[in-house]
Amino acid sequence: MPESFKNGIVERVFRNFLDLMILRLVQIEPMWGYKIIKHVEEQHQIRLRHGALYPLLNKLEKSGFLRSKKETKGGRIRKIYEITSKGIQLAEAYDEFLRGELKKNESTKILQE
Amino acid sequence: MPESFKNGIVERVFRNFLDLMILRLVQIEPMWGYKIIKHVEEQHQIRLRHGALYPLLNKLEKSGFLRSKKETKGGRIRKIYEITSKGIQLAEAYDEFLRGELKKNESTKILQE
DNA sequence: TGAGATATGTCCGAAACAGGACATATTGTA
DNA sequence: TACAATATGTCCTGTTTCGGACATATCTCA
Repeated sequence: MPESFKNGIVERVFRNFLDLMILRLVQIEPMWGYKIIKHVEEQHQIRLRHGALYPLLNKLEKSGFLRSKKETKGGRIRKIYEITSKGIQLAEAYDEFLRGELKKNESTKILQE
Repeated sequence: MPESFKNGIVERVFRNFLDLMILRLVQIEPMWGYKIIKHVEEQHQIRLRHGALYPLLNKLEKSGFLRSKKETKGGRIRKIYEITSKGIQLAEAYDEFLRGELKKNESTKILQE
């Protein structure tokens, strides 16, 4: 039961915060769309639809959260995305919120023990 | 700029994870719907519509994540919600995910420094 | 040569969702 | 006595979103 909860949560986070998940992923290691899909599939057992991902990547680049450079690997074109300083700011804001939320619950747990 | 990012994120979290936000709030201190609205307004400057909250509270109770007891305070009926053990399990799963996500980015920051 | 993998892109219809309106009842205060 | 606050509830409608389909191109391996 507790494990199934976790799967559902991971799915929800990727559905609703896909942009932030991508920013954090790309912050750790610059990547192209196809690799992001495979990476998320492996790491979280979650199917990302490319029909949702590619438009989002383009949107994030237009908004200045990501920048891309094209690389040709054996005839195939890859658009490798990097996080920008604006993107880092957004990711940081998210982290700050998460840290704050966790802190709240840590103190609750101490009270309940 | 960085502050406005944070407001947007808090809003998004409350929109998409309202159930989990409620579970955590009620875990810290049992509350009734109206108080939850006022509390979130004060703490986060976010308007929660009761038309979304009350059906959700009922749904969370039906699903066994919350339990309620009725209290009459000066003629007005309050349904005070408490978290159940199942609710705690769900909140824990969420926390676990958040901790994992934060850990990932902590190591990235060290690499970038 | 044909299938599967790599790689990126658009588009449409159905389903989910949010915000505001509708609804009711009590209490306190101007 | 009428309005604001407390308190809980449903419902409809317009918008947003999502999954799947459509589209294209290259490479590798059987």
